[in-house]
Amino acid sequence: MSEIEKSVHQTVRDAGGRLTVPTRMVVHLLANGDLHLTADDLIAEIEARTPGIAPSTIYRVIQRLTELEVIEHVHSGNGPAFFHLKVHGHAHLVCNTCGSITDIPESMLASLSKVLDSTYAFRIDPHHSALLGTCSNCG
Amino acid sequence: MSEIEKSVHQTVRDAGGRLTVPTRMVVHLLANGDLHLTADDLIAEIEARTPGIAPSTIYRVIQRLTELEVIEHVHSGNGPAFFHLKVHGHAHLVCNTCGSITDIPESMLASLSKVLDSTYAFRIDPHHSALLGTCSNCG
DNA sequence: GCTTTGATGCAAGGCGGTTGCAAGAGCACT
DNA sequence: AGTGCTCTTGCAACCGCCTTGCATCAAAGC
Repeated sequence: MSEIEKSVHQTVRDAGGRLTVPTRMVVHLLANGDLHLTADDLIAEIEARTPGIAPSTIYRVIQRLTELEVIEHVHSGNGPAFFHLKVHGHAHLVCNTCGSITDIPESMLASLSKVLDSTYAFRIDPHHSALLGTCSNCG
Repeated sequence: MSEIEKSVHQTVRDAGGRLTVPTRMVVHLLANGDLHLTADDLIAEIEARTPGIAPSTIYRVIQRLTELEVIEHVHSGNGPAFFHLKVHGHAHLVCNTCGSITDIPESMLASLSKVLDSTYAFRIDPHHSALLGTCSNCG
């Protein structure tokens, strides 16, 4: 088990939460698998490994981990949100045509962020919504 | 009736579309009322003025006007999308806390847009998704 | 191992749309 | 004004993505 998983487990315990099977599986998948999984991806992966876990349970695990600020969700236009561990924090580009996700360093948004803060006193949360557009393959 | 409305009417006709009552109402509201209306806002406004028009009709009007590139929708995180006439094109800041919408000139995204294009060959569509964050009142 | 309390499974419900179909109504043409 | 073609509408059912109420279960502390 990775250090990241251990630290997440500790966070859950510290908050009075319990390390149940569904919680461990969600954390494991987000720490070791594809870093951009939708709720449906998680549900399918978990059903494949351990059948019988209810979708609503996985949604609730996601909710709890989000409240604990362990994971965060990213809105990507029409489709479902996707999730990743907060330690992997970065901004995202999502292609409207093929749906591909590109990670970009947060630093790329630094100057825009500064301008918006000084002009409108608005502080953007660059993780929370992807930037939509057209990727190189679909251009 | 404003020049903008007339020009939209012409666009609809030129495409073989018909200027029905629901279509005229949607265009009128977006040209003269609040410039950031959700589908529900439009449904409620139209129901108040002319009862009996089906919600699905309004969704279909919105679809058609979007295909004609007369209006565009903006995703704003968890909530519903909102719409505006394309002639009023600009980017948007949406507050996660209070939901307020702030218009910003597209030019503010020019340098980010250039960097993303040259680094990732990704062309962002700054209208299609709002930038989420926290506004001055909720900070 | 017992108890406490958080977590789960199930099924129903909700929001934000979308869609199939038969009936209705613009618009062009006469 | 009437005719007819085709686009548009209303209705109701449906869909994707979640959320919630409730009775049951099980993790963690004792």
